[in-house]
Amino acid sequence: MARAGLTAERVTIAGAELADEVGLDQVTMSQLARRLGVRDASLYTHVRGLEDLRGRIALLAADEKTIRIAEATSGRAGKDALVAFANAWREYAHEHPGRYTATQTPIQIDPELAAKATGPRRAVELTYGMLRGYGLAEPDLTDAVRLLRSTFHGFVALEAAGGFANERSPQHSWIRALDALHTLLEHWPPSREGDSS
Amino acid sequence: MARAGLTAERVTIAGAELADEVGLDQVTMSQLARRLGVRDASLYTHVRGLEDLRGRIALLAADEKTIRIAEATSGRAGKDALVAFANAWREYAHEHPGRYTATQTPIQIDPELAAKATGPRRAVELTYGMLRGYGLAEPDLTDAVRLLRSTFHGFVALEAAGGFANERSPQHSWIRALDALHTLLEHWPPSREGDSS
DNA sequence: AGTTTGGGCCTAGAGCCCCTAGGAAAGCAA
DNA sequence: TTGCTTTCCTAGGGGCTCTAGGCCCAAACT
Repeated sequence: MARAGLTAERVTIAGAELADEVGLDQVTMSQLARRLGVRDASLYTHVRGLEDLRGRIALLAADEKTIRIAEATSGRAGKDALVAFANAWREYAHEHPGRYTATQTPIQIDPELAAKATGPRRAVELTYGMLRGYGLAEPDLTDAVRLLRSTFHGFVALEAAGGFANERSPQHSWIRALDALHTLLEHWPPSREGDSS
Repeated sequence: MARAGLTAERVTIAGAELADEVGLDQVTMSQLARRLGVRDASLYTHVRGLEDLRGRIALLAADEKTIRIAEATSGRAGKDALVAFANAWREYAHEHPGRYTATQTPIQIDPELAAKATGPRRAVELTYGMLRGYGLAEPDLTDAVRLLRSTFHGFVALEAAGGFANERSPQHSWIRALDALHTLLEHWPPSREGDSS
């Protein structure tokens, strides 16, 4: 019997492709094995199981998305960087819906594997770097990063879930949202220390 | 054989409870049947299948969340209303993680059932109403509504996925995010018509 | 009261999925 | 060539979804 030449990485990539085509929760060991021309039991030599596979897809997606964003924002600053960052994020989610969904799941993964994953960490660093130009200091910086990530993620998630029923094009709302976030970052409200409302 | 007295509504509620306890994707027909003291095949009298059950849970959650928000914002205006709205949203997500996840799935449901679901529609109306005080006009109003919903949803989604690794408490970031959104709504940037950047 | 009818719940079973155990053969090293 | 490692295989257990068909309870009708 000729060998299929599989490896954990190849299995993960095939899983990611399948996820983008049919949706992450339709990705099944059997179906993936079928696509790879192999019996399903054979996959377990490369991947610990379905849960592990999903974790690997999530890590792959995080890395890819981070690289996209890094390339898009490289050499830019201010609003340019903000728009490039946000568009790279959204475009990745549109192009790879299955991979993107994988990034939303609480990551419970092999620690040795997680150590190799530079994606998530670098993504956060990139966001901080992008905000450097707005002159925010901690803890406002962290708050701003979280606000941006929430908005970006929330927008594409709602968009994917069909949450924008109004006839106005999401693209318009997206551009306006970026305008709004930019002006917000420029006029970040001072924190009222001691106010516990 | 004594009857269990099931109905579509009771099955849905039990499914929602199960989802909150073990996670939406762990909700299975068999497990739900077990909890209800019934054979799994018996559930199909009340619910078309797993997909249908999830849709019903999503609708239930949307209704409940809408009611929560309506109660919280009733009689409030301006920033008071914004904060009450957002907190009600987030608290519902915290208290009912399984139900909340259900609302994120693209709704593909029995049209007759969807017609009975006033939740989603009213939620949007509530959001528009809350923004009335900020003096925005269409299409800015729709854009602002989408921005708010994106941020609220994105924040709780990232929070649930363990996306906030920094040691700063999410609660602090949340409060600051609401501050920021409030000032943003007060200084909503004018749209530059004809600008196609 | 007896009978009919509708519907809730059942058993049986097909088909798919995840995963483990153990065997065979391909590729690599000595 | 011989032996070792690793990939892939077959076999099989157990869980899940969903359909088909039957039984029996309860309300409605005569």
